[in-house]
Amino acid sequence: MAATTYMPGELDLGSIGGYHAASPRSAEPADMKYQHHLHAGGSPSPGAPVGINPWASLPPADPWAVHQHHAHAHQPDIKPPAAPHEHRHLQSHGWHAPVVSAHYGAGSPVALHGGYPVPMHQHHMLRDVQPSPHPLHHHHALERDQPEEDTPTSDDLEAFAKQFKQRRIKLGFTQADVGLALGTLYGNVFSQTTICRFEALQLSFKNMCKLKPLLQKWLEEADSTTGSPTSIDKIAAQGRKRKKRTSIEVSVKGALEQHFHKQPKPSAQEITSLADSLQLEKEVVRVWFCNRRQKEKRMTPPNTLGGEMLDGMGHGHYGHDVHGSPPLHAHSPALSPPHGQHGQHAPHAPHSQHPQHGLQSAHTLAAH
DNA sequence: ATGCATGAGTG
DNA sequence: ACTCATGCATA
Repeated sequence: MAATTYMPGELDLGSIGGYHAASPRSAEPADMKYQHHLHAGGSPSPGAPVGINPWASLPPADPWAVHQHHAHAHQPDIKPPAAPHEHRHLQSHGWHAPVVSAHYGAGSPVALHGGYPVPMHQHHMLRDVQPSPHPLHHHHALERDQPEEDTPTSDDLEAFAKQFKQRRIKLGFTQADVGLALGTLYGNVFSQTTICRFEALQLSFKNMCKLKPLLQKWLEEADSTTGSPTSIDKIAAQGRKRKKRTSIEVSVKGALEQHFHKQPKPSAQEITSLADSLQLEKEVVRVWFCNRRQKEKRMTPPNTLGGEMLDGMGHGHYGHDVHGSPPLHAHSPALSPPHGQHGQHAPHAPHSQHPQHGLQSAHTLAAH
């Protein structure tokens, strides 16, 4: 088999398809059945041996087990109508390579805080405020956050992300905690995944800009409330019959990548034939390419190189990548296009690499 | 920390 | 059908 689809026994959240978009403000003890939520009022959930989802219920039947045309009539996520989308025109900053620092292994939910939130009243640490020519006449030595009106620069984001992560950890919060808190505090819930990606700068520039203010507010809250109970509620929201994650075999992945280099945007026809030859569902192949492209766009310039190369090539430059050498971790700092100039259709063959893990011999969850 | 997936918005 | 923002389920 080219790919395996896991069916962990059977789980179905669809049963409880009623997600109530809990009021952002009215802290109501909604059903707390989301993942591991925090414990006692406000206190971060340190030491909480989270790691298991309490709800591994069983579903009546897996709609995806068989080919069924989805006639989704259910509400997807709880996208709070909060700001459907403001007009944010971000400029196309050349996302500099944020000198990826080594690696922190603290992103996991579990983690380090051996006890609990250490109320450390450390004030703002380093916050390099960019040269904001503010005609304002009131800031003390350290003004906080950056101009909320200006578009942050890549450096700003990088610095903030870094700082955010550090403080978050010091305060004893997990990424999941933060995501949840944002929901109860401002109405926008985010998953651990998103927080993680934010910290790792693995989101698009635009997305980073959107999230930064939120996280910044949370940080201030958590900072001032150090120790005090913050409204911690959780808005349980689930109920989506999700297709089980398909695991694509390494060999197949290799083939897909090969095609990706040749044609990042295969036609439906090509996808079909490709899917056929690889024995994968067409949809799976299509999605694979979509995700692949997205990855290319992330502002994740993980140059795991010990040194830095901040000069040879500008930050906004990319596309110099030499495809064909996987062993190298030369990620191109792709950034969002200059907004509205061109959307899709790369004028020039976008051949880039994406050596995230160059050679991973195998990691098929399926096998064995 | 990431891979595959969903869905809203846009062409 | 694609892009984009997000996230469940996994590794």
